[in-house]
Amino acid sequence: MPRPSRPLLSVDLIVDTALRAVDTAGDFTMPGIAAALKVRPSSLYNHVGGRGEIVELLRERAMSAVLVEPSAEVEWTSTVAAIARSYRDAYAAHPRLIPLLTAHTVRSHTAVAMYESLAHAFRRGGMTSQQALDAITTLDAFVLGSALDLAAPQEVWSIEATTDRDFAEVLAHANTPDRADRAFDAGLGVLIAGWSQLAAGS
Amino acid sequence: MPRPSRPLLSVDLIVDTALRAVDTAGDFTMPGIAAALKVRPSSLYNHVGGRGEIVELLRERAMSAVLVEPSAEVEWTSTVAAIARSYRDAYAAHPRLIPLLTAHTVRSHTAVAMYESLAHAFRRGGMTSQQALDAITTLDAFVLGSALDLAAPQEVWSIEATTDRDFAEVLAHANTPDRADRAFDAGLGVLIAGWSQLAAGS
DNA sequence: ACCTGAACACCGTTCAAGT
DNA sequence: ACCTGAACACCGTTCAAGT
Repeated sequence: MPRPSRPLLSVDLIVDTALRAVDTAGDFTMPGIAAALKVRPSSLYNHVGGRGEIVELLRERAMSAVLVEPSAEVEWTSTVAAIARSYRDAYAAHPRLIPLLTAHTVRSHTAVAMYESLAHAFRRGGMTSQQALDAITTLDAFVLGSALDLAAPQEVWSIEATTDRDFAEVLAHANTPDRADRAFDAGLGVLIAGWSQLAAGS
Repeated sequence: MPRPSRPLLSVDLIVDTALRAVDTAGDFTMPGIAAALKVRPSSLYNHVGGRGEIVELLRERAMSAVLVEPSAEVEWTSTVAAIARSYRDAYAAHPRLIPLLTAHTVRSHTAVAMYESLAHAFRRGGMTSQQALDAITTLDAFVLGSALDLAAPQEVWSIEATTDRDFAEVLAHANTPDRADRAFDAGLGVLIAGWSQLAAGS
């Protein structure tokens, strides 16, 4: 049955299906998407350029959840914190997607808007433009690294792995379900404290 | 010519070849390694369990370059900074390897030694064991995220991408060759300043 | 113990053929 | 415009056969 009166596929449908596969299985394949949509693999190429394009669409899909409010009213550190959390939550919603995205850099409209907003906040805090660039880069690395942590298996560290007393005591805190969330909040707090100090002292 | 008197292959040889392929092409394949070693793909399976095992061996190879000196003499912040730089440099030596490693977590001997050393340093600085865990997790995320930045293409940001004046000014600093290095040093400095404050205030 | 050769299931992608 | 079916080059892996 070639060419039905109403199209069976759409870009959104394909991306939906790919994202569902990534969330449940950690990866997606063209035949897999086709099967889920009851279609032949070659049909997909009428709507997307190929596997790489689907990955980019998945990246945009994830990034589109980032909220970038240009609230100039509040303290600049609050703006930075809010963006960082939203950015991180967008990734956290699809942890298994992240390893697929690490080959390329972010380039979406949302990403640009986010960086602009961060630039404003850091400049408002008194940073030089060089310092603001470094801060944005650091925040980006921290968020991406933290998100990758979410994709890691549950029990990251077993206490038996070490004979070191200090480290064993540290590890006692490591296997709680909110480990990654706690660590992210703590790390963000440290960064913002450091940036405040930097901005104030320059 | 089956079974030569002296083996043609070894685990080290296979890992060497895989790493060279990753460094030059960004990825490796079993047939590719086999061809480079003038051997049939199936021969590789006499020495390694499969592709996944080679990835793990590559991870160990990269991590083994991390220097973890247990210098209890110097300031704890110096210890942390030294480990972080060494950890990051180990990744930076093979930037294209990093995307291949992000699917799993670190689990090598060197990694454990490194985490132990960090645990000591943070505890020595006066952190609680919970704070030390959070600090280690943050450092890990920051280093991994920064390393991924190295794998990104050269011109990450073009100024034409934005109409925002603040962001454009910030981007003016973005396309220097040492961008990633500068940003890493700056970020590490901010983290250590924040941790010092945290440790002192508790 | 270690390499070969044939085989398998799977992948991404192309393209002529159909309506 | 959009789906099918056949085809291609490629991948990772297994395994009996050889020495």
